[in-house]
Amino acid sequence: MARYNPKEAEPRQRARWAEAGVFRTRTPEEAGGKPKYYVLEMFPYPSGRIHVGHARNYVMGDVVARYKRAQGFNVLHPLGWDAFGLPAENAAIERGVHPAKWTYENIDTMREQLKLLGLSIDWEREFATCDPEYYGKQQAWFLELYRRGLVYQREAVVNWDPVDNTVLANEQVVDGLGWRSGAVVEKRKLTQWFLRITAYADRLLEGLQTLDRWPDKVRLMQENWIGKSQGARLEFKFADGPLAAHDQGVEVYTTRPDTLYGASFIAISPDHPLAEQVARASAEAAAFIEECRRGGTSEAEIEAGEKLGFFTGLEVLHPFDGRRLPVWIANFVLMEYGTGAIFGCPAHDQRDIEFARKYGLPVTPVVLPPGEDPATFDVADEAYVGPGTIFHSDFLDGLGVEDAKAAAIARLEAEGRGKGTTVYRLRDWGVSRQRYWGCPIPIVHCARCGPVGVPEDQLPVKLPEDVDFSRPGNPLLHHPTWRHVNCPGCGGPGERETDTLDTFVDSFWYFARFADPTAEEPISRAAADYWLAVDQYIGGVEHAVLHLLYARFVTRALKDAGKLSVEEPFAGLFTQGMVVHETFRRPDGRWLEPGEVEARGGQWVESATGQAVELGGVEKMSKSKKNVVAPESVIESHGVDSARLFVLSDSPPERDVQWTSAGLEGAWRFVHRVWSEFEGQPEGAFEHDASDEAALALRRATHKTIKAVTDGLDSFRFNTSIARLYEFMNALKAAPAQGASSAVLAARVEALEALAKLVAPFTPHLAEEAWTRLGREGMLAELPWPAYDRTLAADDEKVLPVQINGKRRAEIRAPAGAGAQAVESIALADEGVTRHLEGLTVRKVIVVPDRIVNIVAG
RNA sequence: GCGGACGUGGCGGAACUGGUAGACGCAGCGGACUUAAAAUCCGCUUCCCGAAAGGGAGUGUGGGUUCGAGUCCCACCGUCCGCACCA
Repeated sequence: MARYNPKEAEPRQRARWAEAGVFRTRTPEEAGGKPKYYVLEMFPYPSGRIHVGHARNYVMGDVVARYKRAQGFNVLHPLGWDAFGLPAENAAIERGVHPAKWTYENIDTMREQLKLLGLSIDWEREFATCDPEYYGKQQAWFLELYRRGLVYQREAVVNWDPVDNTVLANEQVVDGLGWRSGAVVEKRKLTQWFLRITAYADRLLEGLQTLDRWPDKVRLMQENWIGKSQGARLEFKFADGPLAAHDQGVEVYTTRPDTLYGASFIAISPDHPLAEQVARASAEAAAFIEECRRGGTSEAEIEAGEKLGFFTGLEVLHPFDGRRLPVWIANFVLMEYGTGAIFGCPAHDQRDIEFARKYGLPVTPVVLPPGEDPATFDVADEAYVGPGTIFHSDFLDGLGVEDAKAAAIARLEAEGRGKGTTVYRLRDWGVSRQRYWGCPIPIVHCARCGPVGVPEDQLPVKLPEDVDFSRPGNPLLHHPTWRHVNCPGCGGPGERETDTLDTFVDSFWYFARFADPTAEEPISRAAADYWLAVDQYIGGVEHAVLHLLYARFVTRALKDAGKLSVEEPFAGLFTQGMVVHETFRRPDGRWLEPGEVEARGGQWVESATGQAVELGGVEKMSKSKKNVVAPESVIESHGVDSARLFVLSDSPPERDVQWTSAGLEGAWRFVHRVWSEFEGQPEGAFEHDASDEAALALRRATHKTIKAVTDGLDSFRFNTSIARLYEFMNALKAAPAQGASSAVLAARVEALEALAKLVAPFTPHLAEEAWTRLGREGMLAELPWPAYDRTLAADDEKVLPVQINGKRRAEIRAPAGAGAQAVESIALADEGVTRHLEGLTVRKVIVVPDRIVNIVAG
């Protein structure tokens, strides 16, 4: 018997699909009345080559796309390239290759690799974000948001990466280190461009409620990220001095206005304007602020969490009782949140009590926990943050915490000293980057007109190609001519903005561009109205906040600008797990590739030397640990269908899967078993016969499998769908074949047709080969999904376990749907049951129809 | 510290809304085929006692609810993820 030969079959099937153009997206007109379905995987960064870890993401999308197409949807399944970014520039610096050349060559390589996976992608819609055609459209909508006040410029303290020579967003700083370079991040003040996402904080929060096909985890992460909190702003006036004479004060934000009478100090951020003012007069204060800025973000320091303060010598007055409170500069107060100033209530805030104990400030409890005696209750080193009754607080005495908050706010508002407000943790995103390989910000700076947007007819603002990477810093700034242009406003001398957009911006809208990647406007309204929202978006959970939140923001902003109709870009989201793999390390610390080691006598050794190697742990595939597996090598040995099947079968899709050659072998065995099952099919017409038991059993297995696989695909449980297919194969092999009755042969043909169609989303090449082998015309890629017969998918007889006092003692057979009475009599008559009931009295019989019988006896 | 998820055989993992725990795969063991090996095919495989029939235990630990708990409730232990001095 011939072996299945994927090396020969797989390219043949891909050629058939390409020739027939089955994966070209159909226009709404061509699609007739078919409903649309948009499947999208987060697009790749063209870093060089793909490995099987990348492949899992695209294979999952492909399974969905093929399944939905078979179900009669008009499917859009495109792919593009997130092509701007630092690695291209680093390659330019290190190897002297132009970023564009490096990027497009990588794209060519990776496109060919991806095509080997047999993905049902419409390659006609492919684009790269570094195509001027794409980023020019991005500049157009960027200017639209600028006109609408959602893009603005301001001076800001930024995170400066001294190795990559660029600004990083807070989100790109991990434990005080640059997320790419790993360098210690410094603070610098620069004029930056920002996206005003904070204007949409509330709408983004509310919108989460509508995303019922998103993982709860991701919605929760976004909710926390937006960080809405209710509280009050209020002002503490200076007690004396020149500031008091000008009726000045310190504005603070609090979520606990109920504890105002417990206030014992005011703390301001080292970055607060008042702190800077104090520092101008006091070298000591200046030194303290300097110390705060230097320290800060490293994990160890925050863990230690030492509270540091500096008394400014200033005092303010309590708004209600007029007490004098000292103003301190404190290292734990953040300028970016609230007003950059707080009032300290040590008894009811843990940070405040640590601060108060350290500097000897008073501690006055004002919230009495339930059951405590007001005369004796006190706080030691642990603040009380629970519920209780307000005391020591004049007009608030006796109120609960929530009522006291409302009463305090009401009085502040009545006296014009403050007001209730909502504060968000979410901050605007700084999008300026001092790099070459990114989308130029389409602004010209003019001494007379200020920043002016480049007129639409002059877009795109293209990157110059002749750039010099031999100097550190931004090549656009060093370019001899590029930035010198006339002001579009007054015609006078102007200068281009030399910052480029953070590459995250490129991915904020690409899904909308796919609706019509050649449209004149950035987003074709008609095409987007048809295709958006994305029905199923698939990608890694690492994008749970940044990319997914900003894409939601930009979608809303563009909707408000009349460019789109949808509010939410991604109706369904699935966050898939990675492919992890064992790592191997020599005693000298050098990592070894999987191909360089082998198991000998239960011990891993380096093949070349026979030297023992250590296992370095199962980790995400990465070049640095050399545990990547190239798709080509797998395709060469087992074919791509085996690889697709394995990465989907061995773990649930949302969890990581460990790549093992044994697992791949298992998948390959299945591929081969399926193929050989289609060998030598009997010719002729056969008829179903319900009285033929063997035939009926096979038909039941077929229809049950169709149902189970369909349900699994609908709920993203690919691993269980595949398990059911394995089971079905076992049943099929066990069923009679040679010399069987006409009814069995009819059931067999039905089973094989279903099998070919059911495996098609997972192992599409194999499925087409099988279909042809069965003597069928056409391609499965164009054929409908199989339907199941409800009656055949359900059993007509059930096997029910019988428990006696909760222990399983026997099994009985009963017709499906039999009533409790009938089942009870069958059970009580069963010999296996009566044997265990000897000497006992039946007290109670519980029958769950079609499920279980439990007899309580004693 | 705050928020969340999860603990099931040697391993990856199944188990619908509380109803036969361990589907399916991997590894392992036994057998067939073969001069032999690979490949393939068939069988066994949670643990303990037993030749078997059968019995007992069992889903991180301890309690609880229930005729019945992997699933629900309480407490604890452990692992992973997110945020992190957010007032």
